[in-house]
Amino acid sequence: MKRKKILEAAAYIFSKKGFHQARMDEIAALAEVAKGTLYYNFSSKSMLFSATVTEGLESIIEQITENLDSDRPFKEHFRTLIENIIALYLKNNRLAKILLNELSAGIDSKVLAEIESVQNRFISFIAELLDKGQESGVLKTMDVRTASIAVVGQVDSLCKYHLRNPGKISKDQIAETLYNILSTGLLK
Amino acid sequence: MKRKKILEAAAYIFSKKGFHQARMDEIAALAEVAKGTLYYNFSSKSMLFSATVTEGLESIIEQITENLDSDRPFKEHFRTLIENIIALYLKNNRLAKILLNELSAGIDSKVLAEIESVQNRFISFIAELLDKGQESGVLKTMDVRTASIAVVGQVDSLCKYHLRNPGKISKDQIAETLYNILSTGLLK
Amino acid sequence: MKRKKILEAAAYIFSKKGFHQARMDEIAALAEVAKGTLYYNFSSKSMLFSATVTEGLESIIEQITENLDSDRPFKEHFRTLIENIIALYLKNNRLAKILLNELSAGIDSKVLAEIESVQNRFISFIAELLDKGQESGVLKTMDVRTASIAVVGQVDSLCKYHLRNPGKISKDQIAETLYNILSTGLLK
Amino acid sequence: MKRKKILEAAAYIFSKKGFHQARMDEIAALAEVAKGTLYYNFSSKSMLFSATVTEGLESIIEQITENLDSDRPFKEHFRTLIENIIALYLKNNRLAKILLNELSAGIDSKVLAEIESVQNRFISFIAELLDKGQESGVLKTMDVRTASIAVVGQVDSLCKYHLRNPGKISKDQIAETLYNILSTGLLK
DNA sequence: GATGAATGAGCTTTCATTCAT
DNA sequence: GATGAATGAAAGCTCATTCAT
Repeated sequence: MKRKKILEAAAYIFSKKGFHQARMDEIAALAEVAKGTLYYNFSSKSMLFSATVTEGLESIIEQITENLDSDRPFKEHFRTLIENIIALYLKNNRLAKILLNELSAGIDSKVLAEIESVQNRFISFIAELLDKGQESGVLKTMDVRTASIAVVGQVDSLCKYHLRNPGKISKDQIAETLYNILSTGLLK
Repeated sequence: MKRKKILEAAAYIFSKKGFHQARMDEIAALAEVAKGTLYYNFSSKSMLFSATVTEGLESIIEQITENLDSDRPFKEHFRTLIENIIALYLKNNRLAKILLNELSAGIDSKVLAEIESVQNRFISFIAELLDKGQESGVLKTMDVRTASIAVVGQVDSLCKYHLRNPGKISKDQIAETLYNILSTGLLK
Repeated sequence: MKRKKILEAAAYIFSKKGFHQARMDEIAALAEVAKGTLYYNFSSKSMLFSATVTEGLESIIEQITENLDSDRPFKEHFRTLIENIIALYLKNNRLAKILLNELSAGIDSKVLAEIESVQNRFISFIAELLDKGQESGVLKTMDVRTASIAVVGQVDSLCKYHLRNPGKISKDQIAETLYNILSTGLLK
Repeated sequence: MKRKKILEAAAYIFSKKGFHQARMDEIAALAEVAKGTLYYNFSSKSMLFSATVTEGLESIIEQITENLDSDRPFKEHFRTLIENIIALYLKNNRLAKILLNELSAGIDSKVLAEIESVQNRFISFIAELLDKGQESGVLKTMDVRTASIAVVGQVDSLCKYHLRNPGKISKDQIAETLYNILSTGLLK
């Protein structure tokens, strides 16, 4: 199906270059489709972007959910959970980059609103996970939403750094640092 | 001096729109200067961007340093430190946004390298602060650099959320969450 | 076909103004085509120039060849040959001007090289004609290539002068002078 | 004197790049003078160009005249004369290039007229030399002006080729070819 | 359904020229 | 006499979008 090929190509290009730097030509070429076909399937660049991001998130959340084994005690799997998030971030880092950073001006306000809502869904997804931890009495009382934002920010900055400076921090170091901070903080 | 006016205008526009969406016309208009004057003072858009970011960071680091009272015991002022960082982030949020997010492709590789180095200076600056805490025996043993990246990521994502959704999280909530996570973590 | 219209317009403008003074706007307007269409068909001004010159030369050489009746004895048609060259130079003077004079700095070195190669093809074409005369025993022994350059130089300067100072030298005077010099020289 | 330094720099730049490609900045820098000083001494780029060309020709004609020993019989020195012209062309090739090729559109019509007049002075200068040969009975009866144009065209094209393809034709070959054609023509 | 030639508004950059000092 | 910061019109080029086929 051409639509699917286009979305795949768009995901690749948008995540590599960001919304404004991505060119429709390039997406068409990568999808092995004529430029007109892009507009036959999506009314504009903005709508293509929107579809790319929205449909991409489904798969990410799906993957994270699959990897979670909610039956075991929360505490026992806290570290595993963190590792999973990191692994999935790195695996989907292109889409993650879009979700977390591409909110610059110049996009249709409609599309911008949609992306914000997608972002919020991701934050909410993490918040739900924290909530379960809280319910099971393992996590402190806190505003899980605010905490989720902090967690996502940490994952993002550490993974970005890892991707940008290959070799300087290992995946394990990221997980270690995240686990330490998130479990017992920095203070002695 | 026109150069200064240009840099101020550039900081405003670049931070609002990002490098690629910023228009030289707009910067010139805001600086109340002819377009040619931009090029008389800076050889290209990339160089103007580079100068904006570099010179902007000086002032940020200066401001943070001024607000720190390194004489008092580290622990006592841990929360104050966090509050200061948040306040200064919010005050300089436009530049902060550039520093943390604008590393997209399509910029001169020279300029890109310079921005990465500026980013690293900021990370190092935070790392030094953490290091002092470690020396004074208040902070756990850890890789301060990796921890700094995590701290910066949290500040960034929380402040961004605060700026984007005015009213949903207060400044105090940000500080509270950050302090909690950073001091004792999420686990009970 | 728009491509053809563009090449015709380009030949006109380039020959009238030279490479650097020719404006893409002007070429587009003359070709009754949008500016973007120029770039859809030719990747840059340089490439358009290159195509104009290269494709123009084909037609010139074709025309000269058609007018030559190689069956008759060389000497008998020496003057006719000269007249033909002059007539064709004047008819195609715009392109001729480019071929002979437009090698100024500031053009892509690739394109510059191509133009030099086109020039050389023209010189070689004349050299072959002289060579036939030599083979038929009518012309002296000489380096035909060097002689061709001299011949082309004479044609160029006389025709240019004729075009610039209409009325001062007639076509016949040009042919007469050229014939005299080329056949028996200036000395008594 | 700044005026003189400017003219020297202008001669160098104009001859290297041609009128349109030469930049006032570059001339000012080479003359070690502020850009404003150019306009203090010459009212515009066109006038500077005009002055450069006009004053440059004086020196060329002077040099050629100095090297001529008009006392000896014309025929005896025909070849020497040719060699002198070639040598001086090559020595002053940058200015020669301007004189012979830089008449493209886009220059003030006033200045353009002046350059044409300078060109004509050069042609006339050669014509006078040929005239002396005619008077001394060595040269055929002909229109010396037309012949001069042909001679200048040959010198120009051969020297240009020599300068562009170093090593392909030697100075001696140029002189040899020119002498052969000009003295007895190409026909046996 | 799909194409790709064509478009034109809008971008960064250049550079001759001016003028306050 | 001399300067150089400032100008702005004009250039080459890009790219999302359209539409006839």
